[in-house]
Amino acid sequence: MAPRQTDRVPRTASIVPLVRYEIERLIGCGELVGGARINESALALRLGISRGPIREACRELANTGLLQAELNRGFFVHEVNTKQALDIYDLRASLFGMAGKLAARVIDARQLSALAAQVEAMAQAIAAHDLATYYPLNVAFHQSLIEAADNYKLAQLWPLLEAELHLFRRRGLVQGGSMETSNEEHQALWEALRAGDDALAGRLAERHILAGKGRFLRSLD
Amino acid sequence: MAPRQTDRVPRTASIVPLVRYEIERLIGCGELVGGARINESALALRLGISRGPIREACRELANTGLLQAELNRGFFVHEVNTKQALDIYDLRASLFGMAGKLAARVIDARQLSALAAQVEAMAQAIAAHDLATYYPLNVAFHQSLIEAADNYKLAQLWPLLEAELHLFRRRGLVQGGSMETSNEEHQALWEALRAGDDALAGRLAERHILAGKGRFLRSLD
DNA sequence: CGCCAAAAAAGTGTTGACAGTTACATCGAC
DNA sequence: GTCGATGTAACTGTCAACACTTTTTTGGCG
Repeated sequence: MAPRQTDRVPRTASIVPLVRYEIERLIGCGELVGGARINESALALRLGISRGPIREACRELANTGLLQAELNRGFFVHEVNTKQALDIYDLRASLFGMAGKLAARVIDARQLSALAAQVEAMAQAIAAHDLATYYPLNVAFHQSLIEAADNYKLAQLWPLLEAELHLFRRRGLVQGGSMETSNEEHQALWEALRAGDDALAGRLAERHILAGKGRFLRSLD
Repeated sequence: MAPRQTDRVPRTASIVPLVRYEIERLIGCGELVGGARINESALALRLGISRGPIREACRELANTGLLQAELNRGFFVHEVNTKQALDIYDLRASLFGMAGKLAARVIDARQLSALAAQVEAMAQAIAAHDLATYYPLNVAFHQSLIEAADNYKLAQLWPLLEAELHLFRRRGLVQGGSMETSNEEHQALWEALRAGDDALAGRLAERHILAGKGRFLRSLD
């Protein structure tokens, strides 16, 4: 069961990113839930490595907000409460609005058609009621717009916010009914981008996330 | 010269944050400049500790953007080029605008008077042409407004952006002449906050940072 | 049976050492 | 003198072990 790597490969890659990815996966798939402690020794044994790289990976994850460090007690999966989730929504709204505004000024034809393809793919997923396909497409669309804004720090922070919010969302926050509305917003945003209307694109992008926040709020009841 | 700590204290604190702070200090005071490599062994010897905690601190700093990791070559002080500095200014403008908007809705009397005191202290520093006093007050004022916005993630990210921008600013970017203008903007922002005018406060806050970006741009010539 | 103290177990924080890689210096050929 | 190869030193990536702390278990007492 434990995939030990006994063979010592020449050092072409560090194992720290692998550990980091593994912990993110464990959180993503629900094997590690909010509040759970990371057992360094057990994880090291399971991955067939020592504790050093695990601790380094945990430090990174603690810094991004996925884990929290407690002295002499180790690293715990960060529990995101409702207030914090709403905080992150607000932040994402502000950043996505900024991305929309900036992207409208500098986006090129290739990026525009890539976005259009993603909107179209989402429309097909909606028609097929295929949420499993829709969800990653939705994430990718947002990511593409962020990258189109050509702000390195924004592109660096966005995925971290997504990951932390993911800790809360866990399951089924994207209701079936909201997908159509959401993709209509994508379409409108795309048209503002194509028109180069930065003020409109910024407004639409921000509202799009705030609409998501609204859906999130209603889903809490 | 090297402040070795030979006495073994009971474990009431981890040394990782201390190392992190030390590296930040070395960068801040210019002993480590952009592009420089962190010599783990030398730093360990100098601080009287082993390399483990140093590596963990570096991982954190790499994640915040102050350092960059290169396989088999270690950690390097991130060199922030002009484009990236401008990116960070844009991001700060967006976030500070958001902070102004949110703070105007929820700020209380105590926080308002604290901000007023900071504006007043800055005015005195300006009158005395005391840049060494003005600069930290300015940073603290921004920090206070961020905290008044009551968004935990925003409060978490803001100092990281400040630190990374600091890598570029290094010395003397706040020209003497701009302090008055800047503090007038603080004053106007404060009045919008007191009036509870969230839209105005948001606009003024964003413009304040963008004005800083403008001064930064002009100082490059 | 419940409760508290002491002992044992589990787990983190840190260290020093080893293996592999990169950077530097030395030496010879042209 | 310059260029390239070779050997050496310096340094990173990882590991295994130790010291200390926290948690759990055990055992005794009321």
